[in-house]
Formats: sequence, structure tokens, C-alpha cells
Amino acid sequence: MQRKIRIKDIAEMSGVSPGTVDRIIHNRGRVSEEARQAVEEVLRRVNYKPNIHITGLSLRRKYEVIITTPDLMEGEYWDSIHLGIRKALQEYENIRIKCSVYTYNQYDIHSCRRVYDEIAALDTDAVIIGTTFKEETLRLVRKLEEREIPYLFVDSTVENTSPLAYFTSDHYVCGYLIARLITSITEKGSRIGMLQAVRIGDESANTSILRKMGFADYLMERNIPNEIVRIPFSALEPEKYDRQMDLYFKGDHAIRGVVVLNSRGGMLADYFYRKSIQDVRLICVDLTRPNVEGLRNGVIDFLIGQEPERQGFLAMKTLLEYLIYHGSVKVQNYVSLDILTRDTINYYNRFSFIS
Amino acid sequence: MQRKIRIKDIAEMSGVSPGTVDRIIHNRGRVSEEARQAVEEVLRRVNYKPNIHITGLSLRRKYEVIITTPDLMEGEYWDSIHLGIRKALQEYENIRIKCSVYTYNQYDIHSCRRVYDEIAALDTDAVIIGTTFKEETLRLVRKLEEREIPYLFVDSTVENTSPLAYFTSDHYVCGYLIARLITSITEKGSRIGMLQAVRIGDESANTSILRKMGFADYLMERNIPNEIVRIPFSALEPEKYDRQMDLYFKGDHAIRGVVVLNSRGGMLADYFYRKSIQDVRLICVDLTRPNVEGLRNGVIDFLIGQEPERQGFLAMKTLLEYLIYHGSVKVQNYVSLDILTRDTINYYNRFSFIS
DNA sequence: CTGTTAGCGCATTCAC
DNA sequence: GTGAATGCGCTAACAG
Repeated sequence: MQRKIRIKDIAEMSGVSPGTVDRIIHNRGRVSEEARQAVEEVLRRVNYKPNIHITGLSLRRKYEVIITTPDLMEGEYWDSIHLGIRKALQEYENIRIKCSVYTYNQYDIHSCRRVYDEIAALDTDAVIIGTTFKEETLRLVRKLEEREIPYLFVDSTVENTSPLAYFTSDHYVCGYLIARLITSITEKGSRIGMLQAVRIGDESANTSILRKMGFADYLMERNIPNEIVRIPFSALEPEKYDRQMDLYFKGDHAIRGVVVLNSRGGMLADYFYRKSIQDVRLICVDLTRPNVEGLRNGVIDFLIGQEPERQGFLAMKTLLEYLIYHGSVKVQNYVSLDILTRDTINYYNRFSFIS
Repeated sequence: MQRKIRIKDIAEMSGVSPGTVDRIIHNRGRVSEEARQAVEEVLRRVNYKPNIHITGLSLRRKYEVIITTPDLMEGEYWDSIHLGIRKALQEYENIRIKCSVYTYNQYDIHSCRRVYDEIAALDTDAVIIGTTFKEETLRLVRKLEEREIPYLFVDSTVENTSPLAYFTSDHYVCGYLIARLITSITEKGSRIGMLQAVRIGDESANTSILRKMGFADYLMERNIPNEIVRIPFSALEPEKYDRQMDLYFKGDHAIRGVVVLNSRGGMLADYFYRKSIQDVRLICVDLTRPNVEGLRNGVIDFLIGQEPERQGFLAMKTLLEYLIYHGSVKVQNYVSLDILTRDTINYYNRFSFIS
């Protein structure tokens, strides 16, 4: 473990002053060709990494970042993303950064557009977007691109955009995985239910579509003959839920497993719990409160987590480094898909370690 | 998001000078009762957290820490723990800390004792111990306790010791989980094999014992009638491996699932792969290279990870904070148990985000 | 006992 | 194009 290389060291090694090294590293111009050559030669030899905490300390500049996601419910998906963002800010507390949060109702496209329009009119150094409505997102990023404001996506990405980076799980693989799991914990050839949210005029739900594709491909690739029963439910009319489910699970239904490829599985878990339905395996996505409860109750067999905290953390960390050092950034970033059972859920606290 | 509270702010708020605040926070004495009251009142109101990077900067003190674990193989369990430790040091690079690493042969108790004796004679601020041999560990920590040198455990803890903190997965739950998984992916009542390492004179392997307990308890609690077949293998004589396994898996063996509660499952996976045995479900522990390969090949169905990087990271982070601020420390710290499949293994990179 | 102030390290930046 | 000055928040030495 040798001592860390400082700018001063590089300056000495290449026979110039620290100021010159700084200007070369940051392309601030006003250096002689001679000096540039000498310094670049040294830079190639040593692995210089600036101390970001000190950079923050000596940086006069203040940054402003806008974050926009659907409204938060405490402890749930989007809140976890914000938590990750806050953790990143905490970790880089020496960097002066001002964050403004704009949320909207994820079930109301007008609310989204209103907020996005507001954002598009603001002056900011960057925007972190928790993607939901595809078309609205496109509209927003076009305006940002015009003004050369960098933006990042969390949760999912959108085609035909050029984000600085995006942080998501691989939704296709998520579906693929769920197919593997449900078929391996149900008897061969069992009937499998798939819950489908009935929505109104929402073209997005891109994540669910990808998951469905992965799910279908797994079954197809393996010639798995299980019958897949699509079970529609209306997220907007919870009072009808029981009646809708009764259609499928009352009496001798022969469904041995159900998958819910969106985050709304908790209601079904609750239904199973109340009706004491125990012979149906259930797999859901995201650590919403009802989902976690279902997992703890033993109604949900596997819950798939997609590290929202880490998505937020990485997005903000990446952004900070970009704002400060303008380095090149890896655009596509997948977080992991975590398979949770009632045994492991209690230990799943991704962020206990950042504070 | 309001501005962070600084010592200076607290000083102003309580009408004293920063020096006084510092003296009160660090219990350096020489303060009037009056001043103490005023400052403590303010401290109660605001949530002051010092900026550790700056503390590191202004701290003159250098720390020395010893880390001892079994020998490392690149990319494997213990190496990952060291990786986590290095990440923590990187993250707190402003703190002047010197780490010395002492490793020993984990299959040779004499090698362990030799190294521990060496450590016990050294002057150091703290020791991080990757536990293996129980008795040797006890011997070491007794000497450390005499000299009031704090120590931390990673991987597992040892009874009748007083570590500053320990970072492990819950090995009992790990076994419990594995029992749940294997019984849910094999047909009811299937014969289940359990690989047992035959060791010589090693009383430890505490982790395996705990896992076995969890495993057995799961089956017992549920009155699961599966027959468990203990399959011995000698880790020290790999050339005999095939013959040993042939006894159980050649011809019509009727074993439908196997669990390996230590990290040596990769050899069996390799055996299955070579012999094209595909009708046996396999669950293993730890991301060793052979295990990961077995998972990717589809021979291993589930691989359980126990976040070694995070264990190391947290241990070092906790230690640094303790050394600097002497705050109270949470002793028992469980990391999560990660369930991996061939779908998710490619996204499982716990530390992509720390650098 | 208290307030003041000089470091601390190092990336940045300003006066020359 | 240079090199010295600056700043961050905390610690600790020192003068009162």
C-alpha cells in the first residue's frame, strides 16, 4: 500500500507547478506543449485519482440538481430511490450541491406533464428522472437536450434518449427468473396464473412488458407446457378485488402458482391470507409494505427486489463525479435482482452500511 | 435539505466558542458547568454529525490496524473480505491508517497459531480477525483483551469473547433457508444428499455446524419426511473424489437433491457436469470460482452468497469510526444472505458502486 | 476555564 | 505559465 499520488507529486515528477498539472488534467488550457507532454507522460505512468472530498472542499462552485419521480410512500420503492440519493449526498458532503425534488401522481399523466413542464423551464446542472410515462419523459428530455442539460434515469430507461447514464435492473431477466422460479417450485405442468393490471390510457408500464417477455421466453425456450392463466384486476377499484379473484381461486381452481410482474402483488397476498389459500405458490416484485408482509406471512414464496436504494445512490454518485470531473461515464448500469424469502428478508437492508 | 450543522454553528447557538464545543463533545474537560449545559442543550436540539473526512484531515494521529485471515485466493471468499476492507480505506482516505495483513493456512492449525502469536506480540490499535480455528481465536483474543486492544470478527463470531463488533451472515438461517429451497424444488419426499467434509482434528467449522442445525430444524419443524443421506468427502484427497461420489450417484441413486453447507460444492458441481447428471438439484454456499461456474453451467440451482465484501467494508468502517470518535458500536451485525441463480449471478457485483 | 488561531492535506485559483 | 495563497471544518495548542 504505497502512498497516494498527489498533484504535487506529479508536478515534481514532471518538473512543472501544481497549477499547470491541474490545468492539464482539467483541460483548462494555457499550458505550453512542452509542459503538457511532460505531465501526460507522468500521468500515463502513475495512476492518479484525485481525492474527491478535497476537491469538494476546494471547489468554489455550487451545483444544482433536480430530481423527479412519482410521489413517495414512506419505505416503498420510490422512497428507497430517494434514500439512496440522500446517502450519496451525505457521503460526499463536502460537495456543495442543492437538490430540488419534484414529484407527481404516477397515475395521473397530467400531473406528470405539469411537473415536467415546470422542470423544463428551470435552470439546473442536471436532472435525475425516475421514469414512468414514456411519452412525457421523451418530451422532457428533448427540452433538456436542447439546453444541453444532462439527465439520468433510474428504475428504467426509455428508447431514443441519450441519458448520461441509467440505473435499472434487467427487467427482461427479472421475468425470465420468475418463470424459472415458479416452474421449479410448482409441480410440472401446473397451471400458472399471471396477474395483469388493467390500466386506462397508460402506454408505459414498460417494465412489466419487458418482464412479461422474459417470462414468456423462458417457457418457450424450454417447451414448458404449463398453462398460463391471465388474471385481470383493476388497481383503481380495490373494492372489486375479492370478487375478481374469487373467479379464479374459489373452489377447485387448479392454479398452483401465481406471478405478479408489477409491484402490486401485495393485494393478492392479502387475499390469499384472508382466504387461507395455501396451496398456491406466489412470486412478486418489489419490497412494498404489503409484499413484505405477504412474504413474512408465508403467502409469498419469493419476492424479487431491485435495489432501489442502490439505483438512487449510484445515479447521484455518478452524477457528482461527472459534474466535478467531466470524465466519461458508463451509460448502462444494471443493479442486481435480489431473490428474497421470508428467511432472508430480515437481513435485507442494503443501506445499513452507508450510515 | 438545510445546511449541515458545524461546530461553529453550535458555538454560536450556545454563545460559547468553537473550542469549548469541541472540548465538550470530546470530553476533554476544562469547561464550566454553565457552558456544558448550554452546549448540551443545543446538541440535543440539533443533530450534529462531524464531517469525518475533515476530522481525518485535521487529526494528527496515525492508526495502525492488523488484519488476519486465512490465505487468500484471488476473487474468492477471503479475498472479497479484504476487498471490502480496502474499499473502506479508500473511502476514508483522509484518515491516516496503516494496515498490516497476516494470513495463515486455514488447513493448518499450527500455521494459525504461529501467526496469532506473532500478532499478539505486536503493538497495534485494533485487530480484525477472520475467524476460523475457535480455540486459537480464543487464545489470541485473551491476550488482546489483557492489553485492551479492540478486535472485530468477520465471517463468524466465537462464544465467550467480547469483540467490538462482528459481521457475519446468520449461518443458522442459512441452513434453514437451504432446507426450504431444496425441499421446494424437489419432489415431496425426495431423498436429499448432504455433502460432509471429512476433516482431521479441526473442531471449528463452526459455520457448518450452525448451518446444519438450521437445516435439520427446518425439516423437523415441518415434519418433512425426506431422507437425508450424508455423503462424506475428503477435501484433502481430491483424486478420490470421483470414486467417492460414484458410490452415491452412479446408476439409480434416487437422490433428487444435494446441499453443500460449506463452500466446497464446486467439486460436486464439476462432477455432475462431467457425468452429465442433470436430475439432481444442487444448492451450494459462497461465490467461489467453481461454485459460480457450476451455477452458470446450470448444475447448481441456487448459490447462497454472504456478502463478504460488505462484511469487510463494514468491519473497517466501524473500526475507523470507533477509533476516531469512540462512539458506541453495535456489536452484532448480520449481512444479508443472497440467493443467486444463473440468471442473477451476472448482476451480482456488490461493490461496483464503491469505485 | 475560555476564546483565538494555526495547522491539517491537497485541489483549485489568483495575482503576477 | 507559475507558484503562492485559499478554502473547507475540525483539532489542538496557546494565550489570556
